[in-house]
Amino acid sequence: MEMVLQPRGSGAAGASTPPPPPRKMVKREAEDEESAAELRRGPWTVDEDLTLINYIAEHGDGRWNSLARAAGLKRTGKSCRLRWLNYLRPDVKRGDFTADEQLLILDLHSRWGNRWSKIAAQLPGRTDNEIKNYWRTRVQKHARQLGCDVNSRRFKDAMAYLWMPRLAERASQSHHAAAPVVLPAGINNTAPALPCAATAAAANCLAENNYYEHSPGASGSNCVVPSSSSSDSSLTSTDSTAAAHDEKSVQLQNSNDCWAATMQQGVEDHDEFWSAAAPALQQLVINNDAGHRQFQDMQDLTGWVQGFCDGIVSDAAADEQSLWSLDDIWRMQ
DNA sequence: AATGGTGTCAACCGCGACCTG
DNA sequence: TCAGGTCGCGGTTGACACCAT
Repeated sequence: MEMVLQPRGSGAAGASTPPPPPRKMVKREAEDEESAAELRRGPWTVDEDLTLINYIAEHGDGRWNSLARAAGLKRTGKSCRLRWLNYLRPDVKRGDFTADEQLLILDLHSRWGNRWSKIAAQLPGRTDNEIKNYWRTRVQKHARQLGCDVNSRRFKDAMAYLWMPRLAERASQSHHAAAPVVLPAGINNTAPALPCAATAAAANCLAENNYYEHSPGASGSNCVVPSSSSSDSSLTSTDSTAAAHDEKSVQLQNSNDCWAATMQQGVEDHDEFWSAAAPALQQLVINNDAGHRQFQDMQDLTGWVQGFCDGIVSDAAADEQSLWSLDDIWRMQ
């Protein structure tokens, strides 16, 4: 079994750079050195890595405590398991997350929260630790920059209306001519005609991340976008009967219809998708401006999406009043 | 060049669930 | 049934790299 140690920062996969020298021992590790019989802690050395790799190659993994003893490693089973799963496993993918992966993480996190291992299971080669770190360093950083909590409605709006479309666009560009990417089973419930997993994920998130579920007066009948709890076919279903009782709801429903129609058609191209979606978004803002405020905090949403609408609908220079332009969001990434 | 601030990420910790004798 | 061992998950820590001043 041939394996090549791939130290961090060594560039593209397959690069044959020598492993880095062992890092300095951490404080507690140095203390432990006095008694060699103690279990080792801290950074793994190349020798330890090789020992673990060779042992697993020969005997397989599992039973980590006994494995650690049998392999002669002065490490806990936990430590061995972590080292193997997060770093030494041959199928661990290295390098930055692709736009597709980022989009999937954002989408899955909106559904499952901090279920890192569950999310990691949908991203082959990525570990829960890696995804957790990505969330804590990148995503939470953006939330801080925006001056809001990562779990706040405000940040979720910014993510869905600004960040995810940009990621979808980038992802689409990266594999525009490639074969369609299929989302993992149970993840995507939209029409399979959507050509881009990233676009589908963004669309799913827009449709399903419960923006309005918690808003005053919000229900299945007057949600701009149906929530995930309504049904699996929420992207295309509307409750016209209930909406008919509420003129305000009808106006919002119209914008929803645009989303639904867009999704139903299974648009062929992401540009078409977003240009079709943008009027709905614009309509959402217009409705709000006209005083048909459906929810108390709609004004907040208007502010966040205004820049996006200005850019994508009219292609005009961003209004000075806009809180965010596309460039702002692009720079955030 | 030195220093301080910040970001990244490998590794550790605590806890609960599960397994086994 | 129960107690001890093991595993896996999510949260946290700390070393190091990088950048700005």
